[in-house]
Amino acid sequence: MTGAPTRWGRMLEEAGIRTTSQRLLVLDGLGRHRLPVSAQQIHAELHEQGERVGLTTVYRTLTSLAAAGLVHTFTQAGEIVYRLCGPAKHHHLICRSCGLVIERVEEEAMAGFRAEEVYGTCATCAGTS
Amino acid sequence: MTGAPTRWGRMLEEAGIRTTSQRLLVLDGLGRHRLPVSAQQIHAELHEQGERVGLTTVYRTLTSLAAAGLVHTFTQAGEIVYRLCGPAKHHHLICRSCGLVIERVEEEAMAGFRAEEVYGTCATCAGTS
DNA sequence: CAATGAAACGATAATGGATTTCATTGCTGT
DNA sequence: ACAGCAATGAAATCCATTATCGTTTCATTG
Ligand SMILES: [Zn+2]
Ligand SMILES: [Zn+2]
Ligand SMILES: [Zn+2]
Ligand SMILES: [Zn+2]
Repeated sequence: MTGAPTRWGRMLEEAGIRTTSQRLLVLDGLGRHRLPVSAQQIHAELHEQGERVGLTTVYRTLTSLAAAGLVHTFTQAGEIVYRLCGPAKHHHLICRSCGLVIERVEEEAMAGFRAEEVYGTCATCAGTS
Repeated sequence: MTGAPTRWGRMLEEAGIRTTSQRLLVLDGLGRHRLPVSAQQIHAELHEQGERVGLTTVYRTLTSLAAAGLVHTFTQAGEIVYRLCGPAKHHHLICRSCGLVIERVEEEAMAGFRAEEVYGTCATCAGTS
């Protein structure tokens, strides 16, 4: 794991997570998606791609990435999905219909309530009624 | 199941759901909570109370109540929770910390996004930081 | 009041996502 | 090279939810 200070490697390093080939693969898998994805999906894609990473390791990696704040997690149809988000502090608008996630930087307070995740319908999907 | 046109009985009738003793018990269990509760919790409480309602029936009842729009469902810690809500069209502010649910009637649109459920931190819990 | 059939019930089994266990493997520093 | 510790992954387990399927309830009909 020495040499090439790749984007993912730097990310892990800064988060205090030791770099391993499996973790790089998981990050790589995550990075290919704009929409949040499940651990199982990441695992399946890596497998298709010929990479052998245990499902357990995928779960563990995603959990520690989430704990470090590098990825954010949501719940969709009863399962946990993960998304590689930007570094700026933000909250989320998540479309229940198409899965789109919008990162929102502006503080959003309604009735003293601090919003963290807003589930609803995006403008596009609302038009498609 | 004849006679007494109770609050729950009327509710079921209006929703086109046949009234049964089990369904009344489930509604009664729900009605005792302001915070959303899980099917298992309802079932456990009914059991403690000496009532014998099958867990399957509790699940089925809650599902049909939700389909009829009488109860709204949320996800907390990986499980589905149910809440008897008011009749007015509304969306929800749900505190991740204390579970409080605020019914919001005002239309809330941010960037063309129609909010349905807003998860975050309520004013009280935000103060307790 | 007995017969009938549809709907509801509920014990049990099955499902499926997520976590735990534990033996093995691979770094890391001496 | 070696000890110590972290990481891995197959298998076992957990746990909420759903599916199965035989039984029960209940409104209707004759
Ligand atoms: Zn995010
Ligand atoms: Zn959408
Ligand atoms: Zn509601
Ligand atoms: Zn709160």
